This record gives sequence, C-alpha cells and structure tokens, in this order.
Amino acid sequence: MKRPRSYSRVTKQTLSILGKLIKAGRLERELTAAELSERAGISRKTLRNIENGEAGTEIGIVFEVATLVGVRLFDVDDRAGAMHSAHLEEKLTLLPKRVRPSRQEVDDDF
Amino acid sequence: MKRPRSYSRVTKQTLSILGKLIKAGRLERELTAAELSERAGISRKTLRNIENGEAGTEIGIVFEVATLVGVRLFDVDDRAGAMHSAHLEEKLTLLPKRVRPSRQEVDDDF
DNA sequence: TCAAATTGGGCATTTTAAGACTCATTAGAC
DNA sequence: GTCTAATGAGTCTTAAAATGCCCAATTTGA
Repeated sequence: MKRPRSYSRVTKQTLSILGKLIKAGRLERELTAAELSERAGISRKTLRNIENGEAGTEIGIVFEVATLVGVRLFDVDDRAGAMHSAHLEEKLTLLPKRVRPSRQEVDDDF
Repeated sequence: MKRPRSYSRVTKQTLSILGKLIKAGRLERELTAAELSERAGISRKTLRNIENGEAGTEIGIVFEVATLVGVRLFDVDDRAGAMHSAHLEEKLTLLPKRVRPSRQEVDDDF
C-alpha cells in the first residue's frame, strides 16, 4: 500500500456522471477515442480513465476534454464567463480573508 | 520545457470558478486551510493549488474537497445520485457503442 | 458472414503531482 | 500598535499519473 486514498460516494458519483457525460458527448459527435484524445493532446488510455470516472486524472485534462465535447460545468462561455467569476470574487472579498485566528469554540465539529 | 500542456479559456475559467467556490465554502464554514486539508487527507499546498484553480491537481481530490465544503457539481446527494447516473446510462445504451468504423465524410472537421 | 476498425487492458518508462519541511508575509483579535 | 496564527511560497523526495507499445476482444458496416 502506497497512498491509499479514499473517496466519498458523492465524489465517486460525480466522477462517474462526468465521465458518462463526456463519453455521451463524444459518441454524439461521432469522435473515436483516438480522435478525441489526439485533439486533447492526451493518450487514448487517459481518455478511457476519464470516461470511466477514475479519480486519478488531473482535473485540467478532464475539464479540457469535457470542453471539447461540449460538456460545461458552469454557465461559462467565452464572453459571459467572467461574470459568474466576478460575482464569486465579490463574495470572496466580503468574506474574511482568513479564518479567525483565535478559536472561540464554534462547536461546529459535532 | 517538458510537456507544455495548454488549456482553453473555458477550462481555465471553470477551474477558477470551482476553486473560488471551494474557497468561499471553506471560509463560510470557518475552516482554516490546515483544518480542511487535514480532513481531506491532503497537504495544505495541494489545497491552495485547488483554490487557486491550478490545472494539475487530480480530479478525485478536488471533488472530495468540494464535497467537504458543500460544493456540488451535479444534483448528486447520497440518495438520488444514482438516478441522474441511470438516465445517463440509458442514454449511453441508446448511443452506438462505437463510432462507425467507416468514415463517411461527415465534414465535421472544419 | 467477414473483415476492418474501435475499444480494452497489461507493462515498462518518463514525467509530474503530492507530501513534508521550512521560512516570510500578513490578517485580525486584543 | 502588538502579537499570534493563518496564509503564501520554495525545495527536495517520493509516489503515481501519463505515455507508448503491444495484442486480445468486440462491434459494425459491407
């Protein structure tokens, strides 16, 4: 055992759904695994891992492939994309930049 | 330069938004980076990469952290999660299992 | 039915992320 | 203003992902 990492059910399901969305998108566009993987600049095996919902693939690659087959996680298109992001930015500036240093028993742990 | 991988704007924006959502979720729950990273079983540096929208983190870890702070990509909760997945499964069975071997000039390439 | 092409999976190698440690910076409670 | 702790960032080591190659299995068009 090297690094036995565990994933929650929600994580596994999310990965599975995303993989299936990507595979469906690829088939709808009639792209072979070889074609899509080449366009994405990855190997055919990595694409298969993604479509199978494997947890180990790096997220940038997965999102890139998703984008290539038209799967969008947020309402991000090239124009309005920054909007959603800006709203988040605003929210982040409203939130404290750090968690309060002095613990004061929030009893949030259980 | 080893493997200069490039990511589309949509991919970068998606990563950025997801990272900000996670950071916002962490701050709202008043978790320090150390606390959240420990709960996720990852290092503080990896968490920072995620919140900064870096592309290199493995997707399972990112989704796990997102789950921990309440960020859901799909409407996946522990009960109904399989439903969405089942619908996709159905869609996938309807689609051809493979792309047609004989290319017939779909002129989709440009 | 047949055959071409896609898909699936193992294996060795290369590339890279993740971890652990340290130190500098900065926010924010007092 | 001060002091504490959270954050940001760099380096080195280690573990694992990604690749490329191979060949087997399966689909599907003809």
